[in-house]
Amino acid sequence: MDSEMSDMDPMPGPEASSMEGENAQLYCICRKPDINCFMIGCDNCNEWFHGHCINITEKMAKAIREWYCMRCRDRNPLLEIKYRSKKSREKIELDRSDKGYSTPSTPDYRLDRRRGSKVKRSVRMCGECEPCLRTEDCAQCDFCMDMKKFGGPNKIRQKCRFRQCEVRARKMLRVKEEELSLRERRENSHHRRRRYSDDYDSEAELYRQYKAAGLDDHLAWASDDDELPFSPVMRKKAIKVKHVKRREKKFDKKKESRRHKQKQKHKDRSRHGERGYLRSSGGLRQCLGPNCVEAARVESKYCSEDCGMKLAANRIYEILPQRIQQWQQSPCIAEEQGKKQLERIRREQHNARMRLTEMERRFHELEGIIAKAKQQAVQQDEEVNEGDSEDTDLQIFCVSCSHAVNPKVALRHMERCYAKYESQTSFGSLYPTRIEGATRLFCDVYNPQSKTYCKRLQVLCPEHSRDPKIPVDEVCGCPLVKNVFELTGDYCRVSKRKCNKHYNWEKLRRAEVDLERVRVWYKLDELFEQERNVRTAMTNRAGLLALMLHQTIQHDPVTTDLRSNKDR
DNA sequence: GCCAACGATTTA
DNA sequence: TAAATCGTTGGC
Repeated sequence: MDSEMSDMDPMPGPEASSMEGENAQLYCICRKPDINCFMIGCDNCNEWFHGHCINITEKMAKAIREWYCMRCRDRNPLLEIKYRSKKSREKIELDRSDKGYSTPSTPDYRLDRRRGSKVKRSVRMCGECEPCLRTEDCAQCDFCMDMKKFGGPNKIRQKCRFRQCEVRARKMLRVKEEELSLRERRENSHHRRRRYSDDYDSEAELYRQYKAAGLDDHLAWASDDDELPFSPVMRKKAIKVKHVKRREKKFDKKKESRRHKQKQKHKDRSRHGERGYLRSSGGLRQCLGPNCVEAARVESKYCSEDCGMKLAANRIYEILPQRIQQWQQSPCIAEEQGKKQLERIRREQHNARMRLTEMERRFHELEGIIAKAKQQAVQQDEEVNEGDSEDTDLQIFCVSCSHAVNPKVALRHMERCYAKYESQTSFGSLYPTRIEGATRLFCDVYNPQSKTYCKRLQVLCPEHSRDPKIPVDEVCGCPLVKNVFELTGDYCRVSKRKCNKHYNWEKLRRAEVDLERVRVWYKLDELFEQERNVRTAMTNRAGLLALMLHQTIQHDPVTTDLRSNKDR
């Protein structure tokens, strides 16, 4: 074992090799930086040794639980190499004696974890530095955010940046040294000299700054112009400082343009540079309300609803006038179509109103005719003779009850039959009819059981209005016509009770007029609805919301605007 | 040379 | 067997 030690004298303590860069670590008794071979670490001084330098194979190391280098064992005789079991120890002893070695040794770094050591070691972990000793992920860095346990996609698959070994992890995986030193400087300015991993929160904060400064494009906020400790420019500068001696002249245009692109990117994203700084400098974010210096509430950008409303109002004042101007300057096809529709609707409304007036006139005219007809005297003889001359053997069937009836009384029978069945059903709505200026249109009798208003025409409602009892001397009075439509000026003067030709003629005429009035009212209602829709559409088109949310951009000024088409 | 992505390997 | 993480690769 002395032979081992003889070479180890210049050893412990990390040294830098000039061969592989200034920071390359030297190991083992041979003081070489090579780590691409089997190595074993001392559980006391944590120095690493090449297996071939101290004659320990990987196989032998598997049986060792704790291993100490010769130097440590010399200094502290209490340190003793411990093995997993007697058998394996014997085996190792045998192996070693076969090869002429006197002392067993060597835990593989891979075995380190298996044998329960608290300090992990590997090619990428020295097991000594702060990051190696760290057991918890920061949950803030990009590597953590990538992890499934933090809800990430598991694409990067790298260890937390704050757990990347200071010595052996690849530099690109660590938190940048420059940033750490900058952070220290920052802490010094606050008279709070603490070691970089003294507390977990400060690391999280550090990383937030690190990200906010642009290392993570997705969350970049800070402006390039801000002199933040980790702004993208500073970061680039920091990286360059390391190589500046060697490559100052090599600085090519490509990198310059790349840097420029990044700068532009950040400028676009960080109009509120100061706010970004505030945001990145701590867990609290500043309220975005105008002139507000309070901290924003959790899960909100504002300290209060008031601030949010103020900002929204400011936006409206800023954007709306411009949009209104734009709107007024550009023609709008939909607007013109809307105007045309409105014109058409107005025309139709006018026509409907004219028709309604006409029907009202006819309504009163009819009432006048009926009143005049009632004044006629009954002519007894003619009526009897006319009735007797008809064929009494003919029979027709009632459309309601299917009974065979004499044609003379068929109209009367069917009318009564229909009234009987019709009055057994109701035809109502929850609301009474409210038509201004309309007289005697709907029945509108309230039914307390069904809580509805009857919607039959009043003149045709057998349910709520019974035909009045006809006096014996009442004349039929139906106006007589020739060629179907031409009024003769005469009236049927047969007794009303006996006239089968004009049974209930007043009722039918009234119903005819009322039905037409109802149709016109429906038409007017439909036109009102159409007008309302068109007006709503036109109002919304140039409304606050539409103007704020939509904007037509003419990307190509050369192309003719479709709206200026000749057809218009 | 940096970095994202991903296969491969180790570990719990 | 899933999670952790290391090494390699290809694009930029």
